[in-house]
Amino acid sequence: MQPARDLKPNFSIPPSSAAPAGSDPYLQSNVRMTLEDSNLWKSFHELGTEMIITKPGRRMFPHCKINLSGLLPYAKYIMLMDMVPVDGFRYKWNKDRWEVAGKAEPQPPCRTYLHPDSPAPGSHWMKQMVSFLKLKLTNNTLDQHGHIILHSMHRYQPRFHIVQADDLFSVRWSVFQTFTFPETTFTAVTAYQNGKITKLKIDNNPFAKGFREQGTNTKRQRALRSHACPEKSLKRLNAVKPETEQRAPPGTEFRSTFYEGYEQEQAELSKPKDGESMKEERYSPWGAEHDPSHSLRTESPLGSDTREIYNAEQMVPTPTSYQPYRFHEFGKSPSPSSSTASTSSGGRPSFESRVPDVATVPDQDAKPSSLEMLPSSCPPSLPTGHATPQDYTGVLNVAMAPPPTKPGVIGHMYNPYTTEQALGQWNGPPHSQYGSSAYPGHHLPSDYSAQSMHHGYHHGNMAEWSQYPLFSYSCW
DNA sequence: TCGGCTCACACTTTTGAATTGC
DNA sequence: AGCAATTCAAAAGTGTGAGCCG
Repeated sequence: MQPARDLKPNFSIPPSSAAPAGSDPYLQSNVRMTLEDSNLWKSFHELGTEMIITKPGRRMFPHCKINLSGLLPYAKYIMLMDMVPVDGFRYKWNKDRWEVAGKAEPQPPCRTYLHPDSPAPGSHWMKQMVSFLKLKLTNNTLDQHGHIILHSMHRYQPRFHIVQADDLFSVRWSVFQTFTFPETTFTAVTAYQNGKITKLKIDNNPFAKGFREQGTNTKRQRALRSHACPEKSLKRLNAVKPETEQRAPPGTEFRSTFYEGYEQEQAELSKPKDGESMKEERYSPWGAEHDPSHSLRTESPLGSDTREIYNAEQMVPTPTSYQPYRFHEFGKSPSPSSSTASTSSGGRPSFESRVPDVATVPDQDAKPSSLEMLPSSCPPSLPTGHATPQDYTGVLNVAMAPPPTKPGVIGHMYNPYTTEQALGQWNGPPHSQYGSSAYPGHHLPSDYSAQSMHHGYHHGNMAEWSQYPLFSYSCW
């Protein structure tokens, strides 16, 4: 376990932009997030975490579970989670390590998972662990169930967003605080590549108990079993079909959708790992990570054409005040003086967010200060002139998990925000009709586009617009 | 030919409705 | 009648590996 001081945010806030303590309680924030099962995550990370993605959707394992502190007990918060590409490459498993196989595929529509408890007061979030158990990953770009869409053989990192907002309607004017944990980085796969990961999963996932004893579930043995009990297999066969037929038709679930910008976070995520980390992970299967020719990404994985495809979907006015935070690679780069990171009592990595002087309703005029702090936030290793570390673009949809008391997709309808509410408020024009004029009043609290502009990257001639609207549309 | 993906399978845990006891 | 605890069947979540596909 790394000492607390080894953890630090990559994204520091210049003192000049920090709100004077006590000046405005609403803006004060000392939010701290810790990752549960951190050791388990690290175990996986050392081997090169793989997450199975399937068409119908697959849960993550390990699950994302976090602890929160520092929230205002009576203020309401919304908890979001999404996935961002770690880099711009597609990978392949070669013998015992991951290797770069080429450029990443164009990003699928990007969705954000909304924690079903949202919105809830800070006391609620702090009183117990916040689990994202129900989140599902899919490789089906046409997915209608609100799962988070990923590409197989690509690397991703989960992000957690805390938004102080009384309801979903207020999100777009609220302060986002984003947290990431490097050890949660994973490669999306449709079938396990690394046998060690398979074993680790089987050892730790109760659902995989049946596979713990090697060879207990081979095709041959299963055939023998079904031979011994053919009626059981038949019953199974009959039971499965109706289930698929009963699948709720598209449109019966709650799903709100919005776009968001990613440039800034991508700049953070795409930072090359420092040399120390490579030493520490010399047994890591992340082969590409260790290849100097691959460790620094110098161009976007997405061609401008691809970006424009996503850009065309929707745009929002440039926001200013979104402050993403993330850990450095855990166990590295001690920086006690500047660090706000700490380790919780359980030795878990945690990160204390310091919200700077962030306007609740970001002002366009705030752009310059926001831009100014970017260079100092970037580690020296970040390539200079890195105009678009990763021009990750996408559509950010909110997928609401069903509440605990209601099963399956129908559960979406029991969310505190009904379909009508959500759609009525958040839905933009149909997918094909997105245009800048649709969201004239957006003040998305995001620095994504700020960074985008800082780097001189404009989506075509849309300099004043981010292509990532918040809560823009629904796709079901 | 090969790498990646899909699917059905057996097994396990989780969920929630029904039942029971107080 | 109301509530909590218990039971149990159904649903959901696992990795596997053959077969399919490009």
